[in-house]
Formats: sequence, C-alpha cells, structure tokens
Amino acid sequence: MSDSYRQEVRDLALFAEMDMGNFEALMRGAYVQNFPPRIELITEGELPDFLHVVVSGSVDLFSTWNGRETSLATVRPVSTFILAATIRGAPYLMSARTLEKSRIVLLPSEDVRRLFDSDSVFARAIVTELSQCYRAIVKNTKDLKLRTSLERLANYLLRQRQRNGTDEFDLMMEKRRLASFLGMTPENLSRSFKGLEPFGVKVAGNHIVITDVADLMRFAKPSPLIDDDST
Amino acid sequence: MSDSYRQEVRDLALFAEMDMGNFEALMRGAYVQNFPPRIELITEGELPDFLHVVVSGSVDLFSTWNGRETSLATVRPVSTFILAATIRGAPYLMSARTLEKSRIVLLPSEDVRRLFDSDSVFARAIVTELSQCYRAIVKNTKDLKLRTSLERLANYLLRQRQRNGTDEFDLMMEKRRLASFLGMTPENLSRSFKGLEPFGVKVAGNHIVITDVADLMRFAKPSPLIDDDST
DNA sequence: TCGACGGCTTGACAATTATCAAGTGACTGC
DNA sequence: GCAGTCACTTGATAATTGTCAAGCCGTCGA
Repeated sequence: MSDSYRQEVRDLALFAEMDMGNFEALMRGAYVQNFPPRIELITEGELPDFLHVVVSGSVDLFSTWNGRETSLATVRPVSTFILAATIRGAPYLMSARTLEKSRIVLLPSEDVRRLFDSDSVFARAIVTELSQCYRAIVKNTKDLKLRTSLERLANYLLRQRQRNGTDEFDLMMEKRRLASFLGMTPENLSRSFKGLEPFGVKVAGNHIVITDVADLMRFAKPSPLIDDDST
Repeated sequence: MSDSYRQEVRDLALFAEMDMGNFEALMRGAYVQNFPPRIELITEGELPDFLHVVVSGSVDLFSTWNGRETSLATVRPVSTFILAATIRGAPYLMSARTLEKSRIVLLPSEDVRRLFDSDSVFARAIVTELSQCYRAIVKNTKDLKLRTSLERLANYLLRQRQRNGTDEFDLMMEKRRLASFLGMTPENLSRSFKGLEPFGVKVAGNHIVITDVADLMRFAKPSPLIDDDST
C-alpha cells in the first residue's frame, strides 16, 4: 500500500491516536482497491469481511425491501463505513455501491476486532465515531418524521449552503438519489424545487442559487438539533 | 442506594464486566429517584448531566419541531438511555418523559466520561451498546422509508408476537403513542387496524389476536434486516 | 449529424395520509 | 349517580405523496 494512502487513513480520527505498532499491523493486512462506478461493494445480509475506508470517489449506502430501494447515506473521502457491523460481527444492514470511480482501503474485520479488544485508545476512538454516527441518524429520523418533503428539501438546501459557505452551489448528487435520500420520488423532488421558488430558491440543472436566505429560513425553520452536522 | 438497585445496574451488559472498584466509585456518585407519570426527565437541547438507567416503570423518548411531536423509542427496565449524548458531552437530541411511575438511577455524566477514559473494559462495553443502538435505529429508518404505514403496523404486530411468544397479547403502550412511534396519526392507526382484519388480525381495545399468522406474514413480509431485535 | 439513451420534468390521476368534526365508551371525581 | 374527561373511533374532506405516461433535453457514440 502506498504511503500516501497509509497517511490518509492514519489521519482519520478513528486511527490517528492508536498505537503506531498496532496501526502498522493493521495496515499490513490491508489493501487498496480501485472500483469503477456503480459497483456493489457490499450487500445487506452478508457478514462483514472488511472495514471499508473511502479514500477517493464516493459510495452510496442503500437498502432494499420488497422491490423498493432507498438511499440512506453518501460516504465521501476520507471516512469509513459499516463500522457497527464490523465491530459486532453482525450482518450488514445496508448495501454499498460506488457512485463514481473510487479507491477503497479494505481492513480485515478480524484485525479490526482484535485491535479493538487490545488497543483501548482505538476502542475509544471507535466510541467517538459510533456516537457521531448514531446522532447523525437520530437527526435523520427526526427530519423524516417531523417534516414534510418540502420542508426536508428546504432544510437540505440550507445545510448545503452552510457546508459550501455560499448561497450559490451545485448539488453533490444526482437528483434521483437526492430524492431517495430525502424520502421522496424524483417526480416529487422536481415539483418541490418548483414549490421552493416563492421562498427564494432558483434551480438550473444541478446549480442552486438561494436568492433570499431569510425567506427560505423562515419557511424551513432549521434547528441545530436536526440540521447541525457537527454536534 | 439500595443494594438491589446496585445489583440491577451491575447486571447490565454495559457495567457487568467493568472493574469492580470503578463500578463502586461510579455508584457512590449515583442516586436513585422516583418519578410520577408524565414527568419530563430531560429536554432536547440541554447538556447531559447524567446517564439515566431505568430500573422500573418506562420512559418515552420523543422529539418536537415546529409544534409537531414524534415518539422515537420506549425505554424499559433495565436499560440506559442517552448514552451517546453523555459520551460526547453534546446536547440531547431527544426529550424523555416517564410514561408511568418510574424509578431512575442517575449516574453523573462527568464520572461516566472519566471512567470511559480510564477503564478500557467499560469503553468496550460502551462500543457494544452503541453499535446495538445504532443498528436498531438504522432498522427503524428502513422501516420508515421502505414501508407504508399499514406494512409498518403489520410488522410491528409480528415483532410483538415474536417477543411475547404467542399469537395473543396486549399492546405495550397507548395507541396514540404507538401511532406516533410508527409515524402515523391516531386516526390512521385505527383505520390501519381495521385494514389488517382481512389478514387475520383481531383487535379488542389493547388486546390483539393474530388468527392467521401465515396470512399476516404474507402481507407484512418481515425481514431479519429490519425486524430482528437481536442482530 | 443524427439517433438512442438516460435523467429530468410535467400533467393527469390514484393512493396514502392528515385534518377536522362528531360521536362512543370507559373511567374519575364530586 | 352523574357530569366531565380522555382516549379511541368513525366519517367526510383535504393535503400530501406516489404512479403512470409522455415529452424535453442534455450526452454520447455511430
């Protein structure tokens, strides 16, 4: 494995503080793989062989039931996914597929679990990461249960504005996936974008301009307890 | 604190394996409190002072936004809640209220965080607990996004059947709260119960009889990746 | 250049879900 | 006992969301 990837993984909060010898051992068993777009990396129901780290590209976490499919999250560099399944040695609850050409570091689950047992610094880093993931999905559940689809879209746009630090930005994903992520159909997402025009949202393809932030916020009523990424 | 509560807390997976001296220290700072029904124990947005352990009674975790409210989970003895907020020292994302007369053990957050840093056995127990909570809420999100309300109710009833080990049981909560938990209105829950009659569900007040399990399963299509409590 | 493809949009319509209003029935306190 | 309360139910109606079909409009490759 090239040193640059090694360093990128080491820089993750999850691995940054762990014992260097343990980290080296973990990386010895690891390998990097390149995937083309739209490749299914893992399938829900299977047992975790590897902890995955996205080094470049992006990965969609999704789930299916009874012929329906929904997108649950997007993983962007540099971060891990399916940590909980790896730790528990329990079946994946989500499937994962690459969205674009992506480079993934694979860490054997066995090694991760063994280190989790022997390296208490690593164990603590895992707690931090897991509690972060847990809180993120709690916020997502609140978003889903307390808001209409129009309100979810409005707040999504405000969160993107916050991330980008500007009132003008491009959507980070296909609209069809955004629709799935927000829990609606592509058709309804189209109509919802129209529905936000009166509140100061201009849409041209993937390009969004928020012309009246105050007005949009008045409608969206964002809350730190749902929309803050950090806490 | 009485020895019986001390032992009940110790028996929790979260505390069972930790160093005895550390556990004793934790319990010295703890205290037990009795609450009447419908008392708000914590309010979302506040900072965690205590890790809560329900010893008897039951607690509703809920959240509000813009005048709406939704029930996210019910905590029954003996288990903890708001572990993630306590560990991160971040604001509660959910509020909690007693559903009935309840006895709660309060463990100062400071002590919990300190022990989490110094007792690696405890830290590992926390990882197990958190990953369990995380996976539970992922399942809940899939339930919400992939199923209609009728399907959610059908699968809920099958889960209760599994828990109780019998085709005849009482609902564990008020129907209004069940409705909120399942992401629907009380009116719709009423109609949904009616809608499940053709699939072998008989309802009389809080009492449920599943007269045709095979038929109900054919409709509900339960999946271990959504409906299994254990994995 | 052209046609095929795929994602997006639009309109008509249907299903699902929520809201409002009224009524039932069980329990409670005077 | 009896009125009052509250959860639950039911019906009518409205809002939201999904489905289906068709058309638009880029991109891409022949």
